[in-house]
Amino acid sequence: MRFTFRQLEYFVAAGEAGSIRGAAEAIAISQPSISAAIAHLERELGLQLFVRHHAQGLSLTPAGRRLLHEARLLLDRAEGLHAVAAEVSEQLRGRLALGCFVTLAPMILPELMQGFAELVPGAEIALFEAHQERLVTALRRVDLDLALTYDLQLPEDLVFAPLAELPPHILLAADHPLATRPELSLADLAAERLVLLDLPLSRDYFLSLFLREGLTPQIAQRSAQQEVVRGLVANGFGYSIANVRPRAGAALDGRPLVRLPLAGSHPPLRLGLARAGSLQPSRLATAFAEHCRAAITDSGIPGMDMP
Amino acid sequence: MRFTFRQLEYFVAAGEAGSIRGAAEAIAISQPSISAAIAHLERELGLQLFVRHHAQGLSLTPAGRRLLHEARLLLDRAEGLHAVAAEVSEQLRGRLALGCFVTLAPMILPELMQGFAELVPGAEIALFEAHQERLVTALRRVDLDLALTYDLQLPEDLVFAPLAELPPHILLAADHPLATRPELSLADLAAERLVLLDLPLSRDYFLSLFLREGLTPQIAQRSAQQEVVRGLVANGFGYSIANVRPRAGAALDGRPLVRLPLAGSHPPLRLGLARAGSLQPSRLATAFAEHCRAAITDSGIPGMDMP
DNA sequence: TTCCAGGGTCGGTTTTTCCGATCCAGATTG
DNA sequence: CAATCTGGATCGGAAAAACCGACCCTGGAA
Repeated sequence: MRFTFRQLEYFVAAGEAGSIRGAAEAIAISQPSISAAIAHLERELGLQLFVRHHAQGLSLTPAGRRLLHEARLLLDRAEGLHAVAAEVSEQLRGRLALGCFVTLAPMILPELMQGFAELVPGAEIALFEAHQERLVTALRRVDLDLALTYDLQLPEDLVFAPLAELPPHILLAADHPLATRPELSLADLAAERLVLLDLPLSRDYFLSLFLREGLTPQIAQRSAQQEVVRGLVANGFGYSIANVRPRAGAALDGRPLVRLPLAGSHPPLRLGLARAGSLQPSRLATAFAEHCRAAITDSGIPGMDMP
Repeated sequence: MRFTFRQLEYFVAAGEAGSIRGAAEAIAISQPSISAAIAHLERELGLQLFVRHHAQGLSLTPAGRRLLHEARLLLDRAEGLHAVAAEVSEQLRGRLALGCFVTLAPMILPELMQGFAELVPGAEIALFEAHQERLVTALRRVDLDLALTYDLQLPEDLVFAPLAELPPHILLAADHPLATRPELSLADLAAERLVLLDLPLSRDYFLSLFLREGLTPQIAQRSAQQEVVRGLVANGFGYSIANVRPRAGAALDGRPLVRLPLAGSHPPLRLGLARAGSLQPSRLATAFAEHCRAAITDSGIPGMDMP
C-alpha cells in the first residue's frame, strides 16, 4: 500500500470541506500537511482528485468523487476493525471454541450448553470432543478457548481450574454375582476380567489404580468408546472402571448396569476447565467459566448421578 | 485511525507465515519491525492476536483469526482503491458527465450517443442539458467532464475544441411571403417581426448580428424553448434566427417551416467541445472527444441538415 | 490597483519506522 | 544434563516521514 489511512482521511476532509484550508481547520491539521497528502494520493493513484480554483478552494473531479466514496468506505471498514475488536474482546457475543473430554461430553454438555445459551443468547459454541492428548494439542495451538476435561497429565503451560472431583466407580452387569455388594475393592475384582476404556491418558490412570495396590488386572477387552465398554460389561464380558456417573442404568442395547463405589482410598479424577496459560481469556470464555463454576460442583454435575 | 496499512500487512503476513521470523523473510522486512507492528496492533485493538510459543513461532488466538480475516478484507479493499483509480483513469469504462447546449441536444445527442455506445460498450453517459451560462458554471465546478456547445463567451479557464461552424439561418413559416426567396439579408427582414430564442448568452449573439449592421429587430415574442419559437414562427408570429439546422421541416404542431440562408457575412457559431482547462481529461472523455471529431464536421453533423 | 483568499513550496523540527545487535526462554540434540 | 538452536522481545541509533510556520504565487473582489 503506497498510501496511508491518514492521507485518506485528509482527502475525505478536503472533499467534504471543499477546500484544503477549511479541512485544515476542521481537523486541526496544518494546511501544507493536507495539501501534501492530497498530492501524494494523486501521484500514487495516478489521477486528479481535485481541480484547484485560485482563491476559491477545490472542486472534486468526477474521478475524485468516485474515489472519495471509495475512501470513505475504506475508512469505515477500518473503523469497523476497532468495532470487531471491541466485540470480540468485550462483548458477550461471538464464537467460543470449546473442547470437551470425549466421555464427559454426552452427559455434561447438553445441560451445560442449554443453561449457557439462556444466560448469554449471543454466544455460539463450537464443540470439539476428543481424548486428552488431542485436547492438549488443540489448547496449545489455541484452537480452543477452553476445554472441559480432567487434569490428567496437563502440561504446565496450560492453566487448569478444578470444578469437581470424580472418584472411580465399578461398573457391572446387573446380573453379575458381585452386583449386590454395597461396594467393591480392587482386590474383590482380582479374579474378574476388566473391560478397559482405552483412551491415551485415561487408560494409564485406570491402570495406575491397580499398580498402586500391587495388582494387575486381567484385561478382557478394550475399546475407545465408552458406550462400547458399557455394552460389553452389560453383556457379561467383565467389569469396568469409570469416573463418570451416567444416570442411565443400562447400556445402549437396554441391558441393565450397576455402578458401585470403589472401596478404599484412590486418587479421584478432577474435572475442570483447562486453557492455554498464555492466552488471555475473552469475556465470553470468562462468562462460560463462571457458568461452569456455578453448574458443576462436587455435589452436582449436569447429566450425572449424585455420588 | 490509530494503526496503519503497514501494520495490518505485517500482521497478515505473520498470520499466514505462522511466525514472525517467517513473515520477515517472506516480505523482506526485519523481524523487529513485524514484532513491533503486531505489538502495536494488539495494544491498539486491546486484544491478543497471537500466542507466542517459545522457539516455535505463533498461533493465532480465536480473536486473532477473526481479526486476520477482517484485516485481509480491509487490505483487499485498499488494493481495490488502486483498481478503481486505474479503471477511472485508464479504462474505457465508467461514467462520463456530458453537458450539451440545450438546443443542440435533441438533434445531435441521439445519433452521437448511439455511435459512442457501440464504440465503447462499457461507458455510461450522464447527460446535462442547459444553456451556456449553466454549462460554464458546471464545467468550472467540474460537475461535467465535457460539454458539447458553442464557443459563446467561454471564459479562458475553459478549453474549447471546435468541431464545426454553424452560420445563422432565417426561419420562416412555409406560407410566409418571403419564404420563396433563395436567401434573405437582415435588411430584408427589417419590417418583419422577430421571434427570439431567449437564452442568456445566445440571445446576445442573435442581437449582435443586427447591431453589427446598425439594425434593431422588432421583437414580437421571446421564448427560452426552441420548439416554442418554431411553433410561433410556423403560426405566423414572425421570423426567427437559428444556427442549428433541424431536419424536421415543420413545427411540433405539424405546420411547415422553411429555413433560408442568411445573406451576407456574419460570424458563425462554432460548435465544439468545452472542458475545464485545469481538469486532465479521462480516457473516456478523450475517447468521446475523438468520437465527436469523427462524427461532427462542417460537412455533416448528426441529426442536422447539410448546410 | 490594491487587497484578500487559498493552494503550493521550502526549511527545520518532531515523530515514526526501520534495522542490526543483543537478550531471553523454551525446544532439541548429543 | 549440557550445549545448541530457534524464534520472539528489546534497545539504540539511523533513516524516513509527517508536520508546521513562513513565505510565494495567482486569480477574484473591492
